[in-house]
Amino acid sequence: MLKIGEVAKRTGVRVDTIRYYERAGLLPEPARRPSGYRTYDAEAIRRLRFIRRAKALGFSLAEISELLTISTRRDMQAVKNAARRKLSDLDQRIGKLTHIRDALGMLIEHCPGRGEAALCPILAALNDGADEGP
Amino acid sequence: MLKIGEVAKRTGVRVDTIRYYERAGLLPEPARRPSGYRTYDAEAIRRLRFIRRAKALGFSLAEISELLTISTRRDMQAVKNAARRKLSDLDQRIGKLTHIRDALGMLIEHCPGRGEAALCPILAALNDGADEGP
DNA sequence: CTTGACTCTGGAGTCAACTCCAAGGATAAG
DNA sequence: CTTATCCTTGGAGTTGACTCCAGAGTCAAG
Repeated sequence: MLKIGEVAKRTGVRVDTIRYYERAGLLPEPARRPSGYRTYDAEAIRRLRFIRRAKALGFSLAEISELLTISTRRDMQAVKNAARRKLSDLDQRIGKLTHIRDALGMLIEHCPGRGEAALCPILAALNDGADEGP
Repeated sequence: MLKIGEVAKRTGVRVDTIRYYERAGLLPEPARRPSGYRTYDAEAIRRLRFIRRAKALGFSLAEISELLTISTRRDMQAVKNAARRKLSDLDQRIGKLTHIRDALGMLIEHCPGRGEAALCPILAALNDGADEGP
């Protein structure tokens, strides 16, 4: 049985963050020593690593909470669906960023980087560019 | 000379947001009517549109503030450099998201979506996957 | 003149995901 | 035993970019 600091070291999740996850309902209330110190078992470590990896895959804490629930229900269909939703979410964000990136890249390519402000396509786009809305 | 609500309509920026930009230093203090109402001229409209477009290109308000300053200094080199920095910033974010996307895509591809939890590569990755750190 | 829509202010609330704090008690190493 | 390090709590602060509020004053149309 480990103290919170040791758990933090082993999982790479800070002490404060572990307590925060507990408050947020991502971790169950841990056992306590007579002194009040939290003690964690191997399952808690596993759960924290699960959270860390899911975060690395772009899931939010709310989504991770859901993932934890359905994974203990062993509902494979639901797990896969959640993953698919996240994938399309990622695709959308990437698409949007790429769109922006390309627009900006084009402007930079055509900017001489010196001389008259009027000749700078970057400023031109910002000042008179077309966009949606009024 | 326009009241703030009319400016909001013409620029697609909400009234509250316009006042917020003023507090944030992105817009100069506007002239006032005797009643205290803010009044805006064409320049203010231009500036708000500039802000909107820069936001659409992925600039933060802090960066936009900088852009506004250097663009009135007509320092083309600085404008281009800011744009370049933002481009590489965008490239990094896109690269990172794409990496995550591909990892998740791979897991989904190999997930049967039914049957034993042990056979689900998504859960496997979350429970035992390799990653950086402890 | 009345009514409804607009505007003013200062400040608080929102979101996510932490991060930090102070004051006090517990524990381990030497 | 002493000291250094750890742990506890409730709560507040952070970031960025808004968004909303109440209560009071202003304006335009009819």
